[in-house]
Amino acid sequence: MSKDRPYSALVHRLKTAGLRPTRQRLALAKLLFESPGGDDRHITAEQLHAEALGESVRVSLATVYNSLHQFTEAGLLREVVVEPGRSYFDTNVSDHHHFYFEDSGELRDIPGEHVQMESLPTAPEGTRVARVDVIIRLSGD
Amino acid sequence: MSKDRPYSALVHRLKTAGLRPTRQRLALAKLLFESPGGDDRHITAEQLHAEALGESVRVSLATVYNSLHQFTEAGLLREVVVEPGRSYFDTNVSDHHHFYFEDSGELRDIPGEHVQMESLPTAPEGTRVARVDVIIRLSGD
DNA sequence: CTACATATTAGAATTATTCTAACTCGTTGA
DNA sequence: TCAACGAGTTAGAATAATTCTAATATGTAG
Repeated sequence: MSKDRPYSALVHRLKTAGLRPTRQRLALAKLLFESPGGDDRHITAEQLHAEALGESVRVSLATVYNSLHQFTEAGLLREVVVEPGRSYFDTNVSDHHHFYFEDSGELRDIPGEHVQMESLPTAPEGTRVARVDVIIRLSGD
Repeated sequence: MSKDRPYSALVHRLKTAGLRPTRQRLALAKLLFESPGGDDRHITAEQLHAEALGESVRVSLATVYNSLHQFTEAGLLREVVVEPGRSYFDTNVSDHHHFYFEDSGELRDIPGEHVQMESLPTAPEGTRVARVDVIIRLSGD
């Protein structure tokens, strides 16, 4: 009979992904997935690091980068590159696309299934489709 | 009666775009648009700079960046961001999308009209669609 | 509880890009 | 043709995001 310890769901999630549930990874996972709006967050490494420090979680920027990449490899996050030198991590890993507000730098999920590919071209010989990124770039009126 | 000077088409192209046809801009434009495959090149700033030096065109990296951005603003080029810190400039500015080979870093146009949006969501209040980027990311089999 | 593989860290290094301030060039009008 | 001025170019420094390094700390299997 297991007690309902705090973090237990996250511990399981990390273990399942093959990642040791360390203090830092747990804290970051908590910030990423259990904040309000945690199923649809778009955050940069710097932002997450600042957020962690704000919550008095001691974690280095290098670890934030490491964790974000590990989470991404494990399928817990999805990386979205919008500008050279600006990449977001999205907690929503389901099949969906994005609005990018060029003026503010905000990235937002496109709700529902509003954008669909009519037909995907076949992947060239010897390759497979790893991911399809659709970004609709918006600018001021 | 105008002679058929070399560069005259490029000179006109730059002037029309509101850019003074300087030696450097002309040389870069020539490399970009008049190389074999010039209507479908994908090149980074560093690559173009190296190419210029290889052809004994003296031009600084700063000017390459400046020119690429000016050409992009003028609609002569289109920028495609594939990875944080890796952005390509595409000489094909028509409406089309891309394959990105994650293993080799190559970017390639998707031929024909194989990918189409079924329906574009309406742009949020106060914004307009500046561009739609579709990147199909491929990895080894 | 120990051993050891794995994770974390500070700080340096790297990479792509932008900035700065001095110098040079292209163009216009006399 | 040429002077003058605004636009363009440049080397090198500065910045920003990210990755690397090598030393230290931690999680966990046994």
